[in-house]
Amino acid sequence: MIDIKLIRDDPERFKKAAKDKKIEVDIDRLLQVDTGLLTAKQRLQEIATEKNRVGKSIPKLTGDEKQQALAELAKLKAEEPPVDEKVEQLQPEFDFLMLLVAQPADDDVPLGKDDTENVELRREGQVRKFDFKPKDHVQLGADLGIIDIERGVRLAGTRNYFLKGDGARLHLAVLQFSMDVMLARGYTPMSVPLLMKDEAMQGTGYYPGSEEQTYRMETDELNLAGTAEVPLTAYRMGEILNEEDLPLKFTGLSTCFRREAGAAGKDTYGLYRIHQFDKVEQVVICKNSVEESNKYHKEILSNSEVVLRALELPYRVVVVCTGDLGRGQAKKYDIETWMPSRGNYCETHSASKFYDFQARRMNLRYKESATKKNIFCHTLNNTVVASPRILIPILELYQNADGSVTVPKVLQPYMGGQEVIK
RNA sequence: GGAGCAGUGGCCGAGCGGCUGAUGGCGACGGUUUUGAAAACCGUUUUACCCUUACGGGUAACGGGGGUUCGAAUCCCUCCUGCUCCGCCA
Repeated sequence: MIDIKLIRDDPERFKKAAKDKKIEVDIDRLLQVDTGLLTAKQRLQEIATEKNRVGKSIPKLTGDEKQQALAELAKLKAEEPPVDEKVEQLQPEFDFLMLLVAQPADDDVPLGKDDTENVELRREGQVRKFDFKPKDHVQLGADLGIIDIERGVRLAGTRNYFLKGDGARLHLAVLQFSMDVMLARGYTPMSVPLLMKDEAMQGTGYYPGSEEQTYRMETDELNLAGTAEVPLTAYRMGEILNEEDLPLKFTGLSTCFRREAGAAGKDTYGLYRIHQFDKVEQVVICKNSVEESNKYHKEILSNSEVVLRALELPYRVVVVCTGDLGRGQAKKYDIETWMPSRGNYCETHSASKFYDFQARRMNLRYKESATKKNIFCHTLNNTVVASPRILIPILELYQNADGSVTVPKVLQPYMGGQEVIK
């Protein structure tokens, strides 16, 4: 959410932000509603002031004076309904429009229409050249008996799968390893609820907008989170934190559920785009300062790079262009890891910086020691690792000519010292 | 799932129709005193929005929403949350 005062002061900035991000929002209408609402509320306030003044005198009055005061009160009361009605009509529209206003992208974010115009920052690691014909992860998974997509689909529908044996172990190993990396870096591990109320979805910015991507438990009015970002960021929703307690750094492992509506026919092959996966996520909640936000944006990006380097996977970092940014994101780095079967670097991580966009939506503040004022926090998040997507590059890049797969060195301790899957 | 009880400021806890944004205690902060600290004493201590250059003023909020009333923390309805007992089950 954006401070309405900023929108009043510079509407053009927010029209441009929406246009750059390809987001629909009627700023003119918002300001119109805002003015109407303000006028009505001021009138209501004047009436209330009068009512309070007259009402307070009632117990002291008797006879005619009292009757007169009561009559005056009745008159004031009669003025309220039309104004009230206006507020009741405009307030919901105002609230809804406010949820649609986009956070302007940072000035250094490249202008672009979609993910094809994201800008590569740098490449890390060497892309492996094979001296034999490599298999893709689906083939490897089937041949080694560690991935069973066929039965996953049979039992749960398209985009579902089973991992079994060493496949399941490798999956757990990479998650556990990533969690341990984050622990070593001072992040607090969290196990989180995944059925979230609408408020949490709205607070993090997923609602309104991503309802179609979300599995919803209609009987209970709860939503299956698509990422632990939701519970981790909303953890202290509505609270006023102590400045000394910031930054809050969380890491959480959770299953992630995504409907992938509108992606029909896209990335249907293999384990790339699936309805359910597990992910270690990182969230930082820090003070309201651009410098702090930028500092932690770099930090969460580098945390994930530590994981990828440890896994010895080649990747590149891209700056996401305006057209591919979400409503609340001021800037986003994606990490794309090399996937031989796709012949490309593909998104495995996404590091987002929100400033106070999410904090405003969920009323998450801290008390600034110096001024005693309550100030909205800044929030950021990034993937630490998402599996089984990360198993695609791991399996494909670590495969051997004989069809076996070497276990990455850092994961071997998590698999009881096992060095190879065969 | 059934029955009962309860939700007040950072915390504890009064109030049960107007003089209560709310007594008191604790905590926190500032001051006096002290070589320093403690203690004691004095003072301050919610939030949102609106008006105002400022000083300041106004409105709203006692779990959420609605109602009764000239007026509600206080009465009524409803929802939510917590606790206790019973049932059921990991």
